[in-house]
Amino acid sequence: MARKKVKLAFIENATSRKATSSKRTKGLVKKTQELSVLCDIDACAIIFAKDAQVPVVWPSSEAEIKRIISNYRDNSDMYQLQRQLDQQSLSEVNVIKTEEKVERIQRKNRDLQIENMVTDIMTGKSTIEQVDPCDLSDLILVLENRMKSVQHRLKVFGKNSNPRSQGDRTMEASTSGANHTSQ
Amino acid sequence: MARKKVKLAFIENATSRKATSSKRTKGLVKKTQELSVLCDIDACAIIFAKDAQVPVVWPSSEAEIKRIISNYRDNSDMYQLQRQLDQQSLSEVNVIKTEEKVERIQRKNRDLQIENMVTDIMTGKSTIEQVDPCDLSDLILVLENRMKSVQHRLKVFGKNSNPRSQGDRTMEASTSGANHTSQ
DNA sequence: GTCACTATTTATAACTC
DNA sequence: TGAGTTATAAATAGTGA
Repeated sequence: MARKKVKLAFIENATSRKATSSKRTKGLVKKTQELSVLCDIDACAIIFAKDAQVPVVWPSSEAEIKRIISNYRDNSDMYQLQRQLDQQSLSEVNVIKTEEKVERIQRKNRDLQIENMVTDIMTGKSTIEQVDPCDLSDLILVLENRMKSVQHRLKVFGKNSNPRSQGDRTMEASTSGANHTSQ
Repeated sequence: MARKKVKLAFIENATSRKATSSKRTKGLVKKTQELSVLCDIDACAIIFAKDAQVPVVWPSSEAEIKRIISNYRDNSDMYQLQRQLDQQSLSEVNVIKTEEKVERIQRKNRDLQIENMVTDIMTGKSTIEQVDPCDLSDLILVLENRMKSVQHRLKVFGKNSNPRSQGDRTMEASTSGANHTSQ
């Protein structure tokens, strides 16, 4: 933005590209920070230069950025729904189609919810006791199927792996137990 | 940045805060876009105004932003290590302490890796056959413990829940099965 | 709330060391 | 490389319709 108007296209010259990248990255981070402070907004920037070892991120606190990202991820489906609805009404498609779409998306959301609960329980993040009673029967159904499948896979794998049948890769499974926390 | 220099602090006046937020959000997105185009850099911005229904994000493509975020998340541990090492060398702490720290972090990373594998297997995202042979014995150890714990919790819960013992909330578990995909 | 307007502040491209 | 300088482009705070 100075000395000359720059047109919005990849800067071929590596030197000036580097300079621009460095200056603008700094500027972008500053702007992100300012917006966040001035308006008390959750904002994050992730800038991932191809040759850099480390992405420039803001906020610099790992915890804070994870909170913002997971916030984004958790609600992403909802926003997708909202966006699709907006598009629907803009293009004035009839109401029935919209309702069908909502139903489909809600169904998908429901499945994802159960999916997440199952994951949380199977990984110990939450216990069955914490689950809303309404979700219990669905949950236990999925959970039991999941358990069966894992048990089956464990059993099958136990049979196959005894005579070392892992293709052509060298196996060190039997000796790696000793140093399993110090690799 | 105009008419008057603004100081970097929360804008108390709601009206002007809204105006600033809207203008600067637009600006920030534009800058993110420009940096990305000019220097061919992966950059993303997530701006999450508290009263907004939808976060402003760039790039607008869901797939693209997920790629950048997961890129960040996947390598986040490594960067943390790197950053801590940088700090170490800056503050000129002795080499032994640094090595100890690296070892601790590697140990932690190893545990997290196994943890992730277990989650993937228990949720069906990957199969035991896909796991690197070196990781197998550690993995199976953790996996079996996890299975036992879930089985135990399922059993205990089965006993407790038969006579409806979920506190004072109304339970509809037994009837919710019929509509479990259309909530 | 949202568009223009515009006086200023800020960001930064080109340059130098 | 990186840090500083400067002229100019861009962003935007305050304002009014």
